[in-house]
This record gives sequence, C-alpha cells and structure tokens, in this order.
Amino acid sequence: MENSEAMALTAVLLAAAGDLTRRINDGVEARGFDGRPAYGFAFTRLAPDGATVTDLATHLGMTKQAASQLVDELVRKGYAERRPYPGDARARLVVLTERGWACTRAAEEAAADAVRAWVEVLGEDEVRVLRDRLARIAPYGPIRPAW
Amino acid sequence: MENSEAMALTAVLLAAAGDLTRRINDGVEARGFDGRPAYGFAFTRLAPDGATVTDLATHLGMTKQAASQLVDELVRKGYAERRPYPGDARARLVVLTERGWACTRAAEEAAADAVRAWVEVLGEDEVRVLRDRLARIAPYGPIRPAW
DNA sequence: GGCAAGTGGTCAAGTTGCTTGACTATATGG
DNA sequence: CCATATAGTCAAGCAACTTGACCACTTGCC
Repeated sequence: MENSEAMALTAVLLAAAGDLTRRINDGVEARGFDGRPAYGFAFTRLAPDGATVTDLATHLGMTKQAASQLVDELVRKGYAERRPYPGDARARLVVLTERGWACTRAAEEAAADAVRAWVEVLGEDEVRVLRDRLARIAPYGPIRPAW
Repeated sequence: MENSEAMALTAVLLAAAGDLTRRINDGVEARGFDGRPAYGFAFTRLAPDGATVTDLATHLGMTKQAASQLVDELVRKGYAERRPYPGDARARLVVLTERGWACTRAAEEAAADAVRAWVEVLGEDEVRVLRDRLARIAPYGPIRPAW
C-alpha cells in the first residue's frame, strides 16, 4: 500500500470519527442536554455502579486533577454527584443522578440515529463488519481524543 | 442495531483514529521533526503549490486567526514561509520549505508504517475495503479533531 | 476617478480544557 | 506508630483555540 493511501485512510478515519461524535453531540443537545463529547465517555465509566475520580482519570487518559474538574462540571450541571466511598474515607464514589441516566440514554439514542444514517448507505451487514474489523485493530486502554 | 452497539462502534472508531494519529505523530518525531498532528493536515493543503491563510483555515475548519497562528508556528520552526501572492497584494502565499517537504515525506512514511501494522492483522484487502467503506460515509468538508 | 463595501491578514484579549506542582486527609505495612 | 503510599483538591500555568477590532488592499458601481 502506497504512502499516500495511508494518509488517505487516516483522513477518512478521522473524518468518520469526527462526523459520528458530532452527530451524537448534536443529538444529545437536541434532546435538551448541555454537554460535550467527553461526557459520554465519562458516563460509560460511571454507569452502572459509579467510579472514583482516579478510575475515571485512567479510563479517560487524563490526570486525576482534570478528571476532578470534569466531575465538578457534571455535578454543577446535575448529571452526577459525589458520595462517600464505603470503606475508604479518602475516596469518593461519583454516581450518576437520574438526569445523568437520562442523558446517557439520550446519547445512546443519538448514537443509534447517527449509525442508522450509515446503515442506510452501507447496509447493516457492512456496518457490522466495519465495527468488527475496527475492533481488531483498535488498541485497548484509555479513550482519548483523536488529536 | 442496538443502541449499545452504536456506542461500541463510536468507541472503537475513535480508538482506531486516535491510535493511528498517535502512531504517525510518534513516527514523525522519531524521524527528527517536532510537530503536532495538525501539521500533517496543514501540509496536505500547502502541498504542492502553497495556499493562503484563509484557504488553510477553511481546510482545517478553524478561524483565519487560528490558521495564521499555526502558520506562525510553522514558519518559526522552519517548515513553511510566507511569500507575496502574485496578483493580490493583500494575500500571502504560504509555501513549504525544503524542511517542510522533508517533514511531509516523514509523515507519509510514518503513516505507511502505522497502516502496515494494521495490514498485518487484517490483511491488505480488508484494510483497503475498510478505507473504501469509510470513504463512503465520511463527510466532505474540513478536517477536524474528533473531539 | 472616487468611494462604499467586501476580502485577506494580523494584533490583542479572552476562554477552554487540559497540565504540573504543592498540599491535606486517610490508609497501610513493617 | 511511624514511614510511605494513595485519593482528592487547590492553584497556577499553558496550548490551542475563540471573538472583536483593526488595517491594507481589491472590487463593483455610479
């Protein structure tokens, strides 16, 4: 495969990923929630039983200070709350509020809508194959912005 | 397709895109260049004949002020230079220097290396199919960070 | 030719979402 | 019970943008 093809693959991957996240974010906002893409990935870690700030930081690939600031934001907007962590007085358990759950469901709906647009172009089977192949090359580890 | 599958597709797409851009950036730095991912996308617009700041801003989906600052950076690091634009004394033509071309080639090599790692997992044909399918769903328009 | 309106670019200041560094409170293992 | 490690926060700094103001030049129009 030529070098220029590799760059083309990169460009199209980024375009697709950016398009999808933007569609999801738009869909979430259209459903009456105020957020940014990072929220969704935080929510997937907070559900279903909550998580500590440090857990969240690891999951999102950022410092615990940044994760703590993100939690501040989520709390201020009513999506999450800090509760004592049973058995360790240093730690706090960050859990979703009812509004946080509603926002999570909205994000999943918006994601399904966005993917539906792709299914209309490629068909259900091809999208599934796409996902499976990407899963085989995607690294484990923290969820991070593409750049 | 279920809602949770849609979220899984999003996560894996972002992971793959992030992985690829990180590999390319690492490869470029390993070849002795100091940059960030946005450079690569700027370079693809500056090559082969140069571009104005406003062109670059449109291509990258940012304000012309931000694009101007990016060009400042590229000039300071020796990758590009501003030259007069023939036929319009307001505009300037931003062109790659020899070092800028070398960095572009390094980025293409690094991209090819990164994709080669994927080819080893999926095989050449599947990667090509992946690219073609992504090309069918990716929007045209500016290249933007995924989030 | 001259003048209003549009376009290309830059300067300056403000914002956002992170980082590093310093610190407190609690836990844990000899 | 004290040294060391861990959870979390506070504060300051920084990178990569944004918005707003502005100048230089071009263009369309009378």
